[in-house]
Amino acid sequence: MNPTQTAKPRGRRMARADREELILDAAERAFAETDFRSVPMETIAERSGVTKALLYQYFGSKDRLYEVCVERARARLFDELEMRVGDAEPGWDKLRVFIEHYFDYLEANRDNAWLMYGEASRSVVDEMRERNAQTIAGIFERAAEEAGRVPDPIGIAVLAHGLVGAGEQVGRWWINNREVTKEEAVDRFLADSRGTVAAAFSAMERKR
Amino acid sequence: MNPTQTAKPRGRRMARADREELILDAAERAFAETDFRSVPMETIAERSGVTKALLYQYFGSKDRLYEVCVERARARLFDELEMRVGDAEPGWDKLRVFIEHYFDYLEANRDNAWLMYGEASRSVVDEMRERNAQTIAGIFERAAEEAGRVPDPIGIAVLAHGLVGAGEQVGRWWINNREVTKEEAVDRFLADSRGTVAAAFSAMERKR
Amino acid sequence: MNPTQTAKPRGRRMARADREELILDAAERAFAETDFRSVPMETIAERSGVTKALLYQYFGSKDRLYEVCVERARARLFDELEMRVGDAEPGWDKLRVFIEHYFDYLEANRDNAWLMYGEASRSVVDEMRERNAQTIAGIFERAAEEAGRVPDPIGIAVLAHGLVGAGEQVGRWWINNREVTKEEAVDRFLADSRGTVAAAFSAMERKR
Amino acid sequence: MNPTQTAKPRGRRMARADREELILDAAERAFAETDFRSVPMETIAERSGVTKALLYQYFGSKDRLYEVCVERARARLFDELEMRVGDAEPGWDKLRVFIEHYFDYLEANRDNAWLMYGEASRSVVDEMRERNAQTIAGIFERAAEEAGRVPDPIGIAVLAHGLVGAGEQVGRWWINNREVTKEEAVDRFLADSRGTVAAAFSAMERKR
DNA sequence: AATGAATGAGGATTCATTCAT
DNA sequence: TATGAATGAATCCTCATTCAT
Repeated sequence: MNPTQTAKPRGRRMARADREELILDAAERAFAETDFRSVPMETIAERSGVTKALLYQYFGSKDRLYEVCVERARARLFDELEMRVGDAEPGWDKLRVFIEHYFDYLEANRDNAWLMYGEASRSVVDEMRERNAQTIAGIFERAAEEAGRVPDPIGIAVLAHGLVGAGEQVGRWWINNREVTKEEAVDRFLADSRGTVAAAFSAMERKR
Repeated sequence: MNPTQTAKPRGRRMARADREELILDAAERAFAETDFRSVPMETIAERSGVTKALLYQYFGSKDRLYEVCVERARARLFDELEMRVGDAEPGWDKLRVFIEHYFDYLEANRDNAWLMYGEASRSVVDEMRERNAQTIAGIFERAAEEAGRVPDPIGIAVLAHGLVGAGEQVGRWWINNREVTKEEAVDRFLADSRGTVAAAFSAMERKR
Repeated sequence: MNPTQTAKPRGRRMARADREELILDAAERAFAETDFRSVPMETIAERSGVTKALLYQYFGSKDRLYEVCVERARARLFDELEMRVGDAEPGWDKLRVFIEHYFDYLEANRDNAWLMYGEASRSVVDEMRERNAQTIAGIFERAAEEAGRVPDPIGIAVLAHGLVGAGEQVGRWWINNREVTKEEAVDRFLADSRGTVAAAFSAMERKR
Repeated sequence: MNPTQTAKPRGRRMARADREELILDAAERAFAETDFRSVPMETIAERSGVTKALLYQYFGSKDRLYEVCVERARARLFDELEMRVGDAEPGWDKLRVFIEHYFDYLEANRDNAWLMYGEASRSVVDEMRERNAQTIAGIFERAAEEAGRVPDPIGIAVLAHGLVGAGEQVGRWWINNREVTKEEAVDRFLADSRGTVAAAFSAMERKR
C-alpha cells in the first residue's frame, strides 16, 4: 500500500544477507531443473540479477554455492522436523508427525527439494545423508529406551540409514507420481515404517 | 590355429570384447572413486591403456560409456538375484535369500558397486532405481498373493521403492563401516525388512 | 586538542600519512614475497587493515601504488647513500663507503629490499635501474676527473650499469646465502669493484 | 625449388616436436614484446596457428610454457658458450671469447634475448640467474687454479654472480642504446671484467 | 574519511569429440 | 584396428576498479 515500504530493498544495492537469499533461491531452482554440471554460474547470476563476480565474492566457488544450497534445503526440512517431533507425544505419534512433516515438505518443495538436485560431488550429498541418518538415529535411540529396550548401536544405525534411504526413494517416486495423493502415500509409508521400527525394536534386548 | 592360445574365441575378434571389459573395469573404478563429471575420458583411456579415440570407437560417447557401466554393474546384481530368489522357498525365505545375495554382492564389489557411483546424469541412475523397484515390486506382488492378500498397487510401489532406497543407503553405510560384519548387517536389515513387508502386507485386504 | 595524543602532528591529517606508510609497508612485503602480478589489491588491503576502496583513494591505481613502493625503497637506499658518499674522502674511500652502505641497507631490508620485488611492469624496475646507473655514473665521472682521466661516456656508462647489475645480483645472492657474513661479502665485492673501476679508468685517456 | 620439398611439414598436421618449436617461437616473441601478464594464451595460439587447447596439451600451463621459453633461450646462449669457452686458449682468451659470444647472442636475439622477457614469476628468472652463475663459477674455479690460486668459494661466488648481474644490466643497456657499436661495448665490458677477475684472483691465496 | 556492494572485462583451463594416417 | 594431432565450445574464476552511502 505504502509505496515507500518495499518489503525487501529494491534496486541495485541490497544488504548482503538479502542478496544471498535471492541468489540461493535462483541457484536452487536452477540446480533442481537439471543438475549441477548443467548450470553455469552465468545462469545463476542472470537469474538473480547480479554478476558472476558477486557470486564468487559471496560463495567462493561453484561447489561451495552448491553446498550452501543443499544445506539450506536440508535445514528447511530438518530444523522444523526436530522441533515438531520433539513436541509430539512419545511413541508412534512421533513417527507419524515425522513422516507427515516430510511429505508436507516434499509437497511444498517439489521443485527444489534437495532430493531433486542433480547430484554434484558425491561427497556433499553423501555427507548430508549421513547427517540426516545420525539425527534420526538419535531420535530412535531415545525412542528405543522409552520403549523399554536396550538400544543396539548397529541396529539403530541400520534402522536410521534404512529409513533415510527409503524416505529418499519413496519421496522421489511420489514426486514423479503425483496421481497418488499425499494421504495415500503417507498412509503406506507410515505403515511400512511402523513395521520396520517395531521389528528393529523387537530385535533389541529388553531392559530390566 | 595357435595351440597355445587360450580357449577364448578367435584372436582379433575376442580382443575387442576383452578390451571392452578392461575399459569398463577401469571406467567403473574411476566413476566409483569420485563421480561422472570428475572423470575425464582421458583418465579412463590412460587407466585402460588405450587412447581416447578408441573409447569413442567402442562406446560412441561418454554418456553411453557410463550407461554401459551402470547397466553392467546392475546386471551383476540382478541377474543372479532373480534366479536365486526364484529358486528359494516361497515365503520369508525369498526375502532372506534376496538380502543375503545383496550383501554378498556388496562385499564382492565394494569398490565398484553401482551405488558407489557418484550420480551423474540423474536420469541414468534414477531410471535404474526405477527398474530395480519394478523388479522387486513384481516379486512382492506374487508374494502378496501367496500370502493371501489382494495386492494394492500403491502399497506395493511404496514397499518396493522403500526397500530399494533402504538397501541403497544401508549398503552405502555398510561399505563405509566395515567393522560391522556382514552377518550383523544382514541380521538387522533382514529383521527390519521383514517387519516392513509384514506391515505392508497386513495393510492389504485379505483375499477371500 | 587531546593531550594524550602522541607528538605526531594534528589528528586526522597525520592519520593519513601514517596509514599510507602502513599500507606501503604491507604492499612492499607482499610484492617482495612473490611479485607484482601475484599480489591482488585485496591482499594489500587485508594486510594493512583497510578496504580496497581506500587504497584507490590514496594511490589511484595498483600500478601507481607499486611505483610509490619502488620509489620509497629506492630512496631509502640512495638518499643516504649520496650523502655519505659526498662526505667521504675522495678516491677509493668513496667506493668503500658506497658498498658498505649498500650492504647495510640489504641487511636492514632483507625482506623488502627493492631487488627482492618480483619484477612487474618491466618499465618501472628498468627505469629505476637506469636512474641508479645514472646517479652512479655521475659519481664516477667526477671520480675519473679527480683521477686525472678524461671521462669516456661509453666507458662510464658500461661501468655504472655493470656495477648496478653486479650489485643487484650479488645482493640477491647474499640475501639467499646468509651464512656468508657481511664482512666477507663486502670484502670480496669491494675488491672486485675496485678492480673493475681501476680497469675502466685505466682505459680512459689521461688528462694533460 | 622443388615444390614438394617443404623443409618443415606444412598444413594442419605436423610432428609434435616441430609444432612445439613453432609455438615457442611465437611465445618468445610475444613475451619479449611486452611481458608475461600482458600475453594471453589466445595470442600465442593465434600467432602459432593453433588453438589454445593444444598449448595446454603440450605445455600444461602458461607458467610452464614460459619456463620452457626461458630455458630454451638460456640454452641458446649457454650451450654454445660452454663449448666455445672450452675451446679457447687458457687465460684471458677465455674471458674474451665468453664476452664476445655473449654480445653476439644479444645482437642475434635482441628481440627475444631472455633478458628482454617481461619477467613472470620471480622464481623462474632467479633460478636461471643462479644456474648461470654456477656455470660461470665452475669456469672461474678452474681458471683460478690455472692462474696459480687456491680458489676461494666465496670469492668465486661473488665474482660469478657479479659478472652475471653486470652482464645482464649492461646487456639491457646496450640493447636500448644501439648507437653504441658492439665493438665499443665489448671493448669496455671486457676491460672492466678483466679488471674484476684480476682483482678477484689477486685476493686469493697463491698456491705453493 | 571510509566502507561494503557491485561490476566489467578479461583470461586460464578443461574436456568431449573428430580427423588424418 | 588403433593412434596422435588437433579442435570448438564452454565454464570457472580473478581482479582492478567504481559507486552509493
